[in-house]
Amino acid sequence: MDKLWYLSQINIMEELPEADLQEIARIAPMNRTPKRTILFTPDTPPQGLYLLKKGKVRLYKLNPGGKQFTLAILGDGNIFGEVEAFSTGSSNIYAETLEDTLICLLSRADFESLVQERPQLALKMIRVLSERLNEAEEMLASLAYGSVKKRLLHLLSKLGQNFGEAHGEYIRVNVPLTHQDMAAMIGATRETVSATMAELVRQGVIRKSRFRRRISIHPAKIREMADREE
DNA sequence: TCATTAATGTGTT
DNA sequence: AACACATTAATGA
Repeated sequence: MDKLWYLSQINIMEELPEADLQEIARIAPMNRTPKRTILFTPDTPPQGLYLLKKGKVRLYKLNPGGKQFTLAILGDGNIFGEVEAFSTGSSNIYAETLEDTLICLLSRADFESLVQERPQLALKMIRVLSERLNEAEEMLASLAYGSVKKRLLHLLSKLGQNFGEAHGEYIRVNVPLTHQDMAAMIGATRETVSATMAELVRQGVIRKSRFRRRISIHPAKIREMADREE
């Protein structure tokens, strides 16, 4: 695919003039990264701004007990990297690809001069980071009250909103997460997630594709059930 | 395709 | 929720 097209798909870049996109394409080549690759850790911090052209990346932290806490799952057109220091106040963050991805790495210097050229980029960036902060807050709120079932329903509905693809009555969730991954995201055990998922399948709220751990959700049923749950 | 590893299902404590 | 164990799915040679 065309490099410029991908750049224009990046949220904060979408309205940049062609000339700027070409300049970025020149200095920050497109990189193919396999799934389950760790992009950076607190020990090897990000060296600039990552432009996620295609694919999915999970940002997470480790709690004192060594368990992972997922901050966000990012899809096509998002940005991450050094900017996380703004939104979270720290850079003790891990990033790993969830699937094969196309990524550009823009150095800090290049990014800073770009922002000086185009101050409106900074505004767009604030918008993107605010959205992400909102999502994280919602996740925290849901973690604080409901049962495992409610938390799982909330997670599934969120994933459907962000990464869903209409498929008849159902929405296919295009994120390759294992039950273990989901358990870590909602603070439950793997076994409970497995059992709850099986229950949701029986109740017709979700359906499993026989292909690579993809699931489909029934949005109306999910919302209805989430409201009914404690 | 087949062997190996990873993920999931389930009963028990 | 944690553990043990059986079953099934994915991976890659």
